[in-house]
Amino acid sequence: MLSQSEENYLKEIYALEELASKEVSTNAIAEKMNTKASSVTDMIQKLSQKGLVVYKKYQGSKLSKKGREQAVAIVRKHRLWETFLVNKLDFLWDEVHEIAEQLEHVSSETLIDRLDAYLGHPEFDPHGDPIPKPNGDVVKMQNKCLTDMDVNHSGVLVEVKNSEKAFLKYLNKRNIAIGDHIKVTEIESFDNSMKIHIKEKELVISEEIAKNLYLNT
Amino acid sequence: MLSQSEENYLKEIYALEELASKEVSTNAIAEKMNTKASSVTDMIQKLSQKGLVVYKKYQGSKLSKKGREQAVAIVRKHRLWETFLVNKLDFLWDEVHEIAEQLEHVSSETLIDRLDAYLGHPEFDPHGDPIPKPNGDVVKMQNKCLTDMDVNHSGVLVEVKNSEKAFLKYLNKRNIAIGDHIKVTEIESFDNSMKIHIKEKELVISEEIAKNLYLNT
DNA sequence: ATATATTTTTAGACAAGTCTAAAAATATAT
DNA sequence: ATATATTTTTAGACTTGTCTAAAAATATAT
Ligand SMILES: [Mn+2]
Ligand SMILES: [Mn+2]
Ligand SMILES: [Mn+2]
Ligand SMILES: [Mn+2]
Repeated sequence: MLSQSEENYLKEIYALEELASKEVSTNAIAEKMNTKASSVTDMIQKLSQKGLVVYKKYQGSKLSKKGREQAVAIVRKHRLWETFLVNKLDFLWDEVHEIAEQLEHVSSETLIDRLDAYLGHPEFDPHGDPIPKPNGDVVKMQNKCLTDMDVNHSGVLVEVKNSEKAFLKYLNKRNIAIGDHIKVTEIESFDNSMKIHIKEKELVISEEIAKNLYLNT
Repeated sequence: MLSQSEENYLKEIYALEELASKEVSTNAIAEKMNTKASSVTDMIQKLSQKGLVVYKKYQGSKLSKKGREQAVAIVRKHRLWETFLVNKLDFLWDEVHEIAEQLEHVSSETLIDRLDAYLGHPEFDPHGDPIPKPNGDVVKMQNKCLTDMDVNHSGVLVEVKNSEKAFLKYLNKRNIAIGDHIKVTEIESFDNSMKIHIKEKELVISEEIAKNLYLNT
């Protein structure tokens, strides 16, 4: 039985590993979890003790097989609950993260399997992230980041790498949503901002925004 | 913001008050919560400090207005989640208590209001217990306990006062369920066991069982 | 190669929630 | 009314998860 805190650590380490695919630094974890590095060291040592994390002093940490399994299970729960909130309870995609942050810790295999069935075994959550299968398989997304695209190339927005409320609200305001067809029409080399064609309109977005948008091209 | 533990204490004190309608003893709380009396004293003092419980040393505790409001809100969440699990996810009534015990601590007003609407504003949970309204109103049940009924009297089973798995499983096995029409056909004065007519059959139940069954007569 | 800056770990403290053992208050029985 | 039993509280300890401040290791720059 893992504590809520342990679960949150595993989940964030998993997320960081997905990004960088190498050992994650103590500071990186601390930043993600809004704690101090010293707290992270304490927790990492405990998780290492429990065989969930592979840790060598000063060398960063990575999940063990067991730790990764646990992490994926939590991610599965998180994304299924988000899907439930949006598909069944009519929440907007920018309103569900914090609630799912709590729901993901409810422990009951049966519950999550039933929820999965009730939702019709969805493949992606409201932010376009793949929902892990019960056996731990996760569809490997290899979508193209908007910043890596050239002028006149286009694709469908399938994934949003930032689930912060402020960011999602920005997208809502600009009327940018998962499923939209986006075409790059201009790139400003000075600040890497870009002009895109979306829903019959032209929009200018900063590099900071583009970094978080992934397209299926 | 209340901790999970504080919420559980408030809820159990509320339940005990409903039964006895007077101050609840430290030992009674300890028994219900599966803790030691000393732990209860510690927590009671904290809750009293926070103005949620009215406490005088050695004289037992009762909920303050504020404490009762909190308790009812938690009960509302518990019973709505139980209803969701049974009505939407096809759980049996004896499988939902432990899961609701966790879900009740998820904090989001919006979530619970949406869930309520999604379920069609149910009045009773799967065990026949009334679901408190958002404003804190709770339908006062005054059903008759089976042990208070005379031979040849009958009614509809509307409430079950014990949510332990073992007890509910017993009822499942005997095919006794909320909504069943029950008639007392014989009372054995020696041990207060009774013979009842239910679903075209005769059944003998002990006083211990009868104590937990409430009928609308 | 050395000095400086950055990252990470350790040491020591604290709050929450629990426990055991002992003391204090209250209830019960003779 | 006193002795005995029961209930409740206190004292002190332990675990979990966090923090600050200081020490140790590693990285970077000259
Ligand atoms: Mn979480
Ligand atoms: Mn998501
Ligand atoms: Mn609970
Ligand atoms: Mn119930």
